[in-house]
Amino acid sequence: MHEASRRAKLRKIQELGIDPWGSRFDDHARIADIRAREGEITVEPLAEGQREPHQNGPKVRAAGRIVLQRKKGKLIFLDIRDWTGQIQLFVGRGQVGEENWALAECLDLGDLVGVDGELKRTKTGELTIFVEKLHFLTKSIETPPEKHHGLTDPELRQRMRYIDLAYTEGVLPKFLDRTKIVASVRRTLAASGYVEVEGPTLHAIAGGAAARPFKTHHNALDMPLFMRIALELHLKRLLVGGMERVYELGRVYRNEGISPRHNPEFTMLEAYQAYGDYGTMMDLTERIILDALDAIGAGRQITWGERTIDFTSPFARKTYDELFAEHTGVSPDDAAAVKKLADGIGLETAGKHPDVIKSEVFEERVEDALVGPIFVIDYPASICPLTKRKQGSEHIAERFELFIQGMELANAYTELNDPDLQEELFRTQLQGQKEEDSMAKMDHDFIRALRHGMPPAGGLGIGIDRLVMLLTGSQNIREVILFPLLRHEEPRRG
RNA sequence: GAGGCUGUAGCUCAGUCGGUAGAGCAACGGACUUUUAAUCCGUAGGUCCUGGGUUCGAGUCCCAGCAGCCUCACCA
Repeated sequence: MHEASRRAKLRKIQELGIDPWGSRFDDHARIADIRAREGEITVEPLAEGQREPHQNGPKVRAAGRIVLQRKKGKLIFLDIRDWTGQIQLFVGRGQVGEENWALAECLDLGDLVGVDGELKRTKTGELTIFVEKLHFLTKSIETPPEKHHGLTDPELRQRMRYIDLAYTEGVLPKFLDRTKIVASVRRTLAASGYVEVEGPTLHAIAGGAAARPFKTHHNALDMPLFMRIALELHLKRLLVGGMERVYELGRVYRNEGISPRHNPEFTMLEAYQAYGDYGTMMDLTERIILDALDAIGAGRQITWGERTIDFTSPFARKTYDELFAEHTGVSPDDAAAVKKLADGIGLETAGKHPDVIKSEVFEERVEDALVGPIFVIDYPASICPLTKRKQGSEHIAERFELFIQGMELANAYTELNDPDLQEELFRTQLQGQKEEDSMAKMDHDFIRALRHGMPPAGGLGIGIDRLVMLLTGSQNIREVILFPLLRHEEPRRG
């Protein structure tokens, strides 16, 4: 086993009087910051008889994981990596002395080390720390993946994300981009006067979206509970309570299929602004996205597979009906023609409301074709039970969805705040639908809250995982979720 | 939930017609004081996903299962 030789080196390190599991190591610089000091290297003029000009560089201290190792007799080149970058180390037997050299001979790929040394360039110009003192920080008793290809098996990459992060090119920077995007979203909202709150994740009624919830149970109260599927209804209660600009950025859970765009738990942003409407939220959405692009140092063009997403502001805006007509060639107002179209596609139409049929045709024929970014605005009211109707047109709801690469990224309404209409919509939506299929689950406490007066408001939801996918050019949601759901790993037998 | 593809050394992958297991990297031993996926010589390393079946003989063919990926369904 490979482990045996690593354990043998571990013992050798112990025999040198060094703790193979290391300890506190203060005052080291980030490798990116060390690399930035290249300009401080000075080169003395070449003296008579000298082959190489003498360099003076800054003294630096670094720490990281050994990712490459080139042993060359009494000389070892190591590449160490931290979460900001990678740099080469030069360890020469004559330069570091016998004690350090004895330790250097115990190094394996994957070990964590710290070094003190001088930052200079090698003959070939590679920026390098010429080690003067080696500090052993932690032994790795497992072999890292192949150094050139890294881990490529998607199953291993997800199950052992720690290896993927540590060794696969670009993985750690992408997840750090994710945190930068999330931080940026919070900054944008804070700058717009929003406060962040934490609502309950265990709900007695899983409302606010159309999705199957995970069921659980509270023992002491002997009460069935659901993991939340949306943040909406509690945030609106806070609008009633006077939190005029409020958001939550957190995990929601949907007991549904897994796909390149779906994970059972995912991160959702919902934001509500009193005295705003869906137009307010459209502006906010665009600001959140553009700020996030800036936060990761991306431009306005993002490569997406074979295509490029152009985030140049302002994003296109078209109405639902316009797009419907454009992509299907059928008038959205001609219910008979729409039904015929739906039948032609093979959709089940019997007994369905014309707007539901229209919506299914839209999903089938329009959404996938929306390269975007494009705001689709003004949805059929009957598929929007939580949305205010447009002034003077009772069949249109003030709702938009933002589509990019056929993916729904954001969904926003002018919020319905009429308690009587809300209650009626809850009731009528429930008729003929399985409750779990409906966005409108009767929630009496929510109705009671509305009766106390919820200000007219705009509300917005953004799927954060999808936002990260789009901004980082990742075509699979598992590329931006650290630990996506997997089946149980079968324990190795023997 | 349905269909298709995949599963071989720590990692990345070959493996022909069914004839008894291969490479590169990593590891181990040796050479090498400016290398860059270092190089060179040598050594070792296998529950071929699991369980059945066919066969004189199975990594290879058949059946079942497990896991991953893709497509579809559900959904964001």
